[in-house]
Amino acid sequence: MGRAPCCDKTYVKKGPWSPEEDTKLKTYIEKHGTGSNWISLPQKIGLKRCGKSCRLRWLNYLRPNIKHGGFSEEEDNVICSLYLSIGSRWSIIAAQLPGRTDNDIKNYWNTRLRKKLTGKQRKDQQAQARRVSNLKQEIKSEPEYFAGVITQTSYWPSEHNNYMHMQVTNNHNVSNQHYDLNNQTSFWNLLLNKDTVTATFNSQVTCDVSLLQEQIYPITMNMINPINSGSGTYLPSNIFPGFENFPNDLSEQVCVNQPQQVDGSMQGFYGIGSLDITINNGSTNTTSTESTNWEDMNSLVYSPNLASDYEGYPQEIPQDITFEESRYFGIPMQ
DNA sequence: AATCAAACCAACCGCTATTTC
DNA sequence: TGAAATAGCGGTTGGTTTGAT
Repeated sequence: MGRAPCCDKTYVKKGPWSPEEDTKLKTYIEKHGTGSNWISLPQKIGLKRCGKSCRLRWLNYLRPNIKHGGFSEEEDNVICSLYLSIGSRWSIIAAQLPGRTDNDIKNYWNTRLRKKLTGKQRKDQQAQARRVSNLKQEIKSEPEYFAGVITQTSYWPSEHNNYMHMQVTNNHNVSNQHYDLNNQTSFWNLLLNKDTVTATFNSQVTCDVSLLQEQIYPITMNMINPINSGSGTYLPSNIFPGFENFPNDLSEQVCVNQPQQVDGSMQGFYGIGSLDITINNGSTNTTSTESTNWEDMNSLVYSPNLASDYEGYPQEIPQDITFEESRYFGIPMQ
């Protein structure tokens, strides 16, 4: 048997409140207070309303200092950041915005703010896709112009070609470096090569790898939990969980700074801070900076596999691990 | 001007938490 | 101590308004 209803639904009025009802309720509460009993209140003032309905009307509409509509930019920011950190806890969010009710904020979020943000994200992604497409087209149509000093591979990653070739400028010395993105250790080395300040893809598309390193390195370090057992120290079999599509994703990210939604734990890799891409197009340089957008923040907040909650399958650490590798893996050398 | 769809928002519903007896 | 009453919360509904065709 369920709970008894708070009032007899047959005799209560439903639907919008009339000005007369509002006046009755407001006048009574301002004079006597609610008496901490909403259920008996409508009877006292002769309203054919459910006590719950009276409470809601008072809290959301009639009580003093209630603001309606006209949310400021600052309020938008508060709502967004709190939603990202605590989710749809509307009453808590409302507590941070004097004069706003949870209902109002909930409606505002569901009808406008969410669309505003996702619309902006969609626009950003479309613009980014256009830039990628244009650049690819440009490379296709003028291959000789884009032909650079490094010629081993195509410029854009494919299923069969997940290498990153870089021309690295370091203290005026130019060297070519090659990273196999299918190989986790190789990728790891890319992240850890602190000498690599800028990398040039085919001498035309330059990106600041140091930013990538700064942003990804601390996260990946947290994700790797060497397992100590009686028989030795083990690494999870996959140091980058959910890594299956990563080489392609990363290459795209590095080349064009395209924040992407990928499965599970890889979400945390994208859109952290900003990454500058400089496209040197003959006489002009075009630099674009992408900052963290809302969806990326969201994926960061809820990223399920960051750090401690990742459980991988153990894999024995190779015996011939170098000192540098051991440092990267956080394993003390015997 | 009429129609339709989308957007908006007040109010409702059902559930859980807290208080009271 | 436990059941009932009440408060509070978040999701959903449905009526109204607005904008596009």
